[in-house]
Amino acid sequence: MAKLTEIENLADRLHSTAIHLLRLVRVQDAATGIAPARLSALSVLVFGGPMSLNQLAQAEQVRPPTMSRIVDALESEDLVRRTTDKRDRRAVVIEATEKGTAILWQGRKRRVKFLAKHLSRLSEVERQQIADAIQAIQKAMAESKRD
Amino acid sequence: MAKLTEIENLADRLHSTAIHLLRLVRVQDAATGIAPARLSALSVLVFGGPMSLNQLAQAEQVRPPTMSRIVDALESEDLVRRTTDKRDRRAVVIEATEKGTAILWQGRKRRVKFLAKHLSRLSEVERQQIADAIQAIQKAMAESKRD
DNA sequence: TGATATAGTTAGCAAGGCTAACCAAATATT
DNA sequence: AATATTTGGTTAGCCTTGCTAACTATATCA
Repeated sequence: MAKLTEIENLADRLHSTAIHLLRLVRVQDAATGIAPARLSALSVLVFGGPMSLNQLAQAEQVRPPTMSRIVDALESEDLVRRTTDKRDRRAVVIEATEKGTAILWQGRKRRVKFLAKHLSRLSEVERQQIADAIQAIQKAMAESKRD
Repeated sequence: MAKLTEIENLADRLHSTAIHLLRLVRVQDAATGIAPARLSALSVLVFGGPMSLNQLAQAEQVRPPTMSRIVDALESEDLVRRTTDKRDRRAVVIEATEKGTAILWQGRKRRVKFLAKHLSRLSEVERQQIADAIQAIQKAMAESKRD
């Protein structure tokens, strides 16, 4: 057994907790009827507004061919719309449709309510601990660009 | 825009933070050369000890056929070993090989060190906030079985 | 003994990741 | 102006990982 420092131990528990949290919540997203990668891309479009395929691929940390296919699927279900950019006719502008926006909000609401139900069992103090930790974690991750 | 309560807002930020954290760390795991589902299953075997295929599938929240194939892949790379259970000859016992154990530890070490490097930039107080939050989150999730 | 339940595997499908190779439009070079 | 290069996106084809349905082999129960 390798010995871990205090901080490494914290890192390990943090990682494991994040995995379990997402695993728990993922079930809710399945109820939207939209596969995870598609749901996630749609979410970027709804909250980030219309954008090009490359931008969307970058936002999702995925290669363009992968995103192209995801957009194909979303488009065929009428959840997003592709139009060619007027200023650069190579580029496409992808935007969420009304239907896509509505479905995404429903799903998000379900997921958030589910998680909130769990959090509501905690004390005010515990929730504050989580809020503080979120701040700290984001701060720690923000400095990752330099590595 | 739908209005969110305080707690729903916290839930939303927690979810988003977990996603970003795992996305950041995932890159490290790729360096092991083992695909994610395989790495995760191997991890269960290394830390949980030998177990049956059904147990392993349950631990990973995956159906038996899915796990059967993952074990095939791990076995063909000599990372795990399948033996038939003496007491129940239908069942198999799956265990990590020496090689599998070693590789897993290397990868875990890399991942944990990477995360720890980020956490080390925080103050002692901030790390304590994270530690407290982990406790609280696990408590909140533990009560999920009843739903 | 015969019926049923359980452990795992095989087959075949869909989603989502990748690289390589390509087309078309825009931009740069000469 | 003509040509070369770069850029945005798609297509083709591969791998991994999820699923269900259908199967085999062993255990268990009536």
